[in-house]
Amino acid sequence: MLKLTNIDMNAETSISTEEAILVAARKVFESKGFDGARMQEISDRAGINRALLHYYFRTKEKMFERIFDEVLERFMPLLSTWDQDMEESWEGKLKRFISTLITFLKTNSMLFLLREIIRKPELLASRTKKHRKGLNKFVLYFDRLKQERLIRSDVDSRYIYVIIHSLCSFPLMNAIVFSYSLQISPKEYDELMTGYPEIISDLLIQLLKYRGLRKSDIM
Amino acid sequence: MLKLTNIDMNAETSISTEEAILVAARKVFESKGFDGARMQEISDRAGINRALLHYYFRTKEKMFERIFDEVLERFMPLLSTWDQDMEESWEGKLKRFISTLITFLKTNSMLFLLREIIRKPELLASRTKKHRKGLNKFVLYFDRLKQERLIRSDVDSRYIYVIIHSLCSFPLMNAIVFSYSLQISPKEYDELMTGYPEIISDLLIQLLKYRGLRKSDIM
DNA sequence: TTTTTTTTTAACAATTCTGTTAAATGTAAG
DNA sequence: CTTACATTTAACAGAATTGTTAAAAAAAAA
Repeated sequence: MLKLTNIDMNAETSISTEEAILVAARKVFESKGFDGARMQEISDRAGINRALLHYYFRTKEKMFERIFDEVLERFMPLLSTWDQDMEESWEGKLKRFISTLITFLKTNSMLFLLREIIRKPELLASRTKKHRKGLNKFVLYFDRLKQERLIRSDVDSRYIYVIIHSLCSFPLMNAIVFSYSLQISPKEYDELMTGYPEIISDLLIQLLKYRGLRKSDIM
Repeated sequence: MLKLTNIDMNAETSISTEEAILVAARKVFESKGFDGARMQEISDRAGINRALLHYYFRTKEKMFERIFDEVLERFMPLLSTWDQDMEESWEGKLKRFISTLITFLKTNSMLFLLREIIRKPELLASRTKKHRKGLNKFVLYFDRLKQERLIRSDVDSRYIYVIIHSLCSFPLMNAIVFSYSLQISPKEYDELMTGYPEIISDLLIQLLKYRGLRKSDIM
């Protein structure tokens, strides 16, 4: 299974061909989407030829689903890991959580998921069960909304989770638009975002303290 | 240019063929993306045949760019209209603004823009100039970030704009994932979201009041 | 009615892309 | 060395898709 080609002769850094393909495929699928992705581009990127793609993964479809699963499996835990590590202070927890979330979001993975689910909703349906617990965080949010039509003084800790996601995700997604249109290079953009997690954390901590929430409310 | 076909015989509601095509095209492009969209599907949806698409818009590319422009033109003003109507109370303004933004975001338009810009960044480059003012709101935000690495007490009014966008956009985008995976129908989802704008508004108003901002800070 | 414009029909060329195959070559391991 | 597996090469079939065209039909305008 190991590979010693012209691409990478160093024993330490050499990876299996399958892995090389998956890395290339993910990159291409994330930027072009399933429909825009070309098997040729993937094989080029992986440093192999097109026939070998079909040797490993019979079809484009199968290869795509493998990628989709991997991305989903990386994302879903972010919906439920909140509940662990009960001893930590909530301020510290918040910061760590935001940092993890942003690390994930820095790739195009989130957009990739959204795009492909719109294209083919069945992709999710079959993979939902095991993540129901995490998803319920968002259902709770919607249920409250429905039942009580919360007003001012009622915006409660259940929303904190959604608010955190919002504050982390949107600026990163939008950066695509703004960096392209304002000609900010990816490297430059990365610099700009260095301090962002702290800023979000601090803003939320302020907000939570102001609202007099107890530790048990948000953990 | 007017059309009286089997699709719609009522004089009042009849629209031009070109419009019918554009409506259909937008729907298809927004859900499938440029690469996934099929001319056949668009013509079916518009209630005409495929040859007529090319009669009106020579190529798929040209048709797509027309749609892209329209969506972008609907989105960009949302980045700059904030500055108008100086007499209104800022609470009222905030509410109206959020409501407008959410109305736009309820379609897949935002996701459409992100997806297509990733696919082909040049789409934006040529259309950026006239919207520079609006975009600068976000640049300001990034510049501050870069220069000062703001901490706790420094999260200031410049971020408010980004925060509003975040809170409005993300839950709507994510609803795609959650509604699909939890089998909530679009209709049902719409109900759930009824009270959301007010909730966001009130949360922000609370936050702003707490932080002792003056009207001039956020307008 | 006559003319012009819009729309349909049907067929087709050109291209692109996926998936397959067969034969050759290279590589690892017994 | 020999065998088994991994990889390349090159070619091809089949399908899907875009864009074109010519001729007929329908609708609108004159």
